Order: sequence, then C-alpha cells, then structure tokens
Amino acid sequence: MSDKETALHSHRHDCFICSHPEPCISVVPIFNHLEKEQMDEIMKTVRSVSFIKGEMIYRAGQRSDSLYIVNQGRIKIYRLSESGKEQLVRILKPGDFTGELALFKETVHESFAEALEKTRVCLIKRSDLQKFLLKYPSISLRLLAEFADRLEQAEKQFSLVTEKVETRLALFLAECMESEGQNPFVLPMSKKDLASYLGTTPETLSRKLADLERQGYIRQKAHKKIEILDMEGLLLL
Amino acid sequence: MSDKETALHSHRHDCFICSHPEPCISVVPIFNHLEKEQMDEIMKTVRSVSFIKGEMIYRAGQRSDSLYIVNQGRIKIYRLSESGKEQLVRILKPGDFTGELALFKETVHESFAEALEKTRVCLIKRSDLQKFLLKYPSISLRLLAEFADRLEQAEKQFSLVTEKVETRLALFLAECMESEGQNPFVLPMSKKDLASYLGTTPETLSRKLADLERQGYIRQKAHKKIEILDMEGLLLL
DNA sequence: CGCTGTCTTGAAGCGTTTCAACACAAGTGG
DNA sequence: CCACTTGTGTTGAAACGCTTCAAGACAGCG
Repeated sequence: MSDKETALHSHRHDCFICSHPEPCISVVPIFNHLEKEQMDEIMKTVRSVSFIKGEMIYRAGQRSDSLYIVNQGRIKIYRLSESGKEQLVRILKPGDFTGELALFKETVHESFAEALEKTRVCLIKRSDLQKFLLKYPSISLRLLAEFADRLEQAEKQFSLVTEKVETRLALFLAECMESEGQNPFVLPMSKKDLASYLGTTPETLSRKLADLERQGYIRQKAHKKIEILDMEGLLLL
Repeated sequence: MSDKETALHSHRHDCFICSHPEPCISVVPIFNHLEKEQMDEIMKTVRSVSFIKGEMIYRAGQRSDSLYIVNQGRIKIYRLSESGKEQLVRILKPGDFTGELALFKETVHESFAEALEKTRVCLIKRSDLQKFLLKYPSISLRLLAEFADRLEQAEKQFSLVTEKVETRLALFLAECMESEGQNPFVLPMSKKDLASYLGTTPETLSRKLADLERQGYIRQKAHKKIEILDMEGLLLL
C-alpha cells in the first residue's frame, strides 16, 4: 500500500524543506515563494516524523511548541466535547498545517490529531519559526492569508448549525464535488466521521443520504463514491 | 449616554493612531508595541469613521479592502444563513477588529457588521497594512497571535454544536462571568442575540434560563443582570 | 406617555437522537 | 485464500428536545 502512495506522488518535485528522498509538497502554501538559500536555512531547523495509520500525532492536554506541516497522508483533527463525543474539526491533506495556536502563546493542545493513513509531517519549532517570520516577513503574509481563510470557513460552518441536517449535508456534498472537480466523487472521510463533522449521528446521516437518493438528488455507489444527479435541487434544500 | 461612555474611558491614554481628541484603545493589541515614529507613520494612513446605534458598517456582498479596528462602542457581526436566519458570529469591543479576510485576497464580505451603540472605528487600507506588515514584521506576529486565538475559539464553539442548549448556555454563562470578573454580571448582548449566538431561538433560551433559575443554578435580575449561584452544578450539565 | 421591539409562557408538531439488531466491508492470522 | 474478528454502515421504533406559532407581559426609547 505504501507503493501506491509513492506512485501517486512520483511526478512531484522533491521536498524543498525536509531532506527526504520522497517527494514533498508540504511547503507549497507557506514557503514556496522563498529563495533557495532561505529555503535551505529553514530546512536545517525542520524535523520530519512519520506515523502509521491510527497513530496519534498529538493529544489534547499535551504541551506543544511546534508547527506540524503535513507532507504525505491525511490527518484527522477532532475534539472531545463535554459529553465525551468526538467532534471532527477538519481533515488535513498534504500542504495543510496544524498546531498554530501553540506558536504564539504557551499553551496545550485542545484537540486530537490522528493519522488516517501512513503520514509524514514536518515539524518546525516555535522559536525557529518566530525567527523566520521576523526575518522573512513574506512568510507571515502567507500564514495570515491561510489563517484568514480558515477563520472565514470556520465562521461559515458555524453559521449553518441552525440548519437542518439535510441542508448541511447537501451543502457539504456540493462543496465536496467542487473541490474534487469531478462528478462521481469519493467522500473524503468515513460516514462516521462525516456525521461527526456535520454535527449529527451516523444513523441520521445514513437516513438522510438514503432520502436524498430516494428523491433523486444523488446516487450512492460503492466505496464511498457519490454522484450528484440534481445539483440545483440539492442546493434548494 | 455618550457622556457615560466618555466617562468610562476617560482614564485611558490618547489614541496612538487616529488623531482624535477622545481616548482610543483600539491600537493596543496589534500596534502598541511600536515606536512613536512608526506609530505616526501608520497614523497618517488611518481613517476614522463613526456610526450611530443600528447603523450598518458593512454588509455581505460589499467589496472590502480595509481592516476595521473598533475604537469605541460595540459591533455585532452576523451572517444570514441559507434559510434567512440571523446567526450571530461575535461581538466586537474596543480593540477588536474585523475585515481580515479581505486583507489577503480580493473578495467580498460574507457577514454583516452593525453598530450596537455609538461606535467609532479606525480604517486601514489593505495596501497600507500590507506595506506595514512587511516593514514591521512584529505587527504580523501580533496579528497571527490574534488570528490563532480566534481560530481556536471558533473551533471550540463549533465542537459544542452537538451539545444540548442547556449545556451551551451554561458554558456561555460561566465564560461570561469569567471575562467580566464579577459575579452578578451583565449579559454582553440582548437575549435575542444570545439565542442566535447559541444557535437556538429566543423562546428556548428564555425557557432554559427559567429552568436554570428554578433549579437554583442562577438568579436573573433586572437589566440583563445574572448571578451564578452554583457554578459547580452549572458546569456539570 | 405611548409606541415598538424584546421577552416570556403555553401547546402542538417536527426533526433528531437513541437503542437495538442486523448487514456489510476491511483487516488479521491461520 | 478463507474464516474470523472488528468496526462501519443501515434500518426500525420509541423517546426526547427543540422549534414554531400565537398571545400576552414587559422594557426601552422617542
């Protein structure tokens, strides 16, 4: 299975930052505008760590002093609510990062990060990153842009809490198709996790998907594949 | 009533940035570490605008190219959901800011900003701010810290969506007391807005508050004043 | 003071959760 | 490769919590 992943990425450039033989695209969003020498300087401070499927990258309560940049694989970020229920916050793909809060104030993680598959992350220490942010202000602008985006998305998500599950699901499916760029698309996570992400239960999600299919808006296929048949109607829910 | 506000702030320093006779604390979180000359440089680019209670500062769909820093008063940020319901995102107090997304990509506002009382904001144009961020990298660090905080808070809020209204309310009240630092404290917004913020209806909120009072956890007094009688019990809901 | 919007309370209806039971798929070890 | 195990996904029925609508009380503001 690790053959498959390597094959998938084999056309990509070599990693700018962490000195791995394998390709690495983790640096694109924040650092890829830098000069070669600056890149090398940052590379020296970066540590690379690998995780197998199901392994915890960090847990709530642990102290954190590093930024985690996903290099390969996918990471699930979730919280445990008061009542102990798992609430999925987001899924990180290569190029995404997490651990940002701990970069600016001494604190502990409030969420859990778990590798969904074989995963490699680049670690940059708080002290190192702060140094680079001051030295190369353009990195800050990239980071700020990324933060602003995520804030906007978080607020958008939050504003949907009063909507019915069906509406939230419909919007998610539409977004999903959009970002995958093809119509029979694959759900980016298990239905259990999707239920958590949408703030509902697996049972309700299962029922709502069946409803949407019965009404002719979508078609469910094998292996989490879903085809949208009537996008117009879907968005009118 | 504007007398009252002036009196409240009369012990504060004069505004660092916008050249107002009245005191201004809007600059504290992001700029107040700068040297006098740097401050002056920024001051020249800042525009100050006032709004009366109920006035819209911006609306969803409008193009935006400025950061809004609250100088005086309070601003309500809200979204209209698919179904047209108002979803309160947050309330800005002096020193808080909004409009951040538009600073890093050409886009339009997705939320509405309404003055809850007589309000004055400082406006910094995107192009100007970007210039300063590159010139004085320390500002970026402040901004990043603020963003990271807000992201964390947004995710925390989001993780509560599956909890019962009573639980969300209890946590809000506890937080509220915490931030006000005194026990019989005043709700920072109308109950209508609080309902929207908690993702419920005014009717349900009213009932839940009555329940909490009946059970002896809190006591409601006049003028949105609330006293917490049993914090322990409240947090166990 | 009177208007307007906020807040409260009741009763009915609806959406979602919960529990339980079963189907199914994926991963493991013989 | 098959059987086994484990976790994910589905479906039904009952119970619960919340919303909705309507009507009245109250507070804030001109």
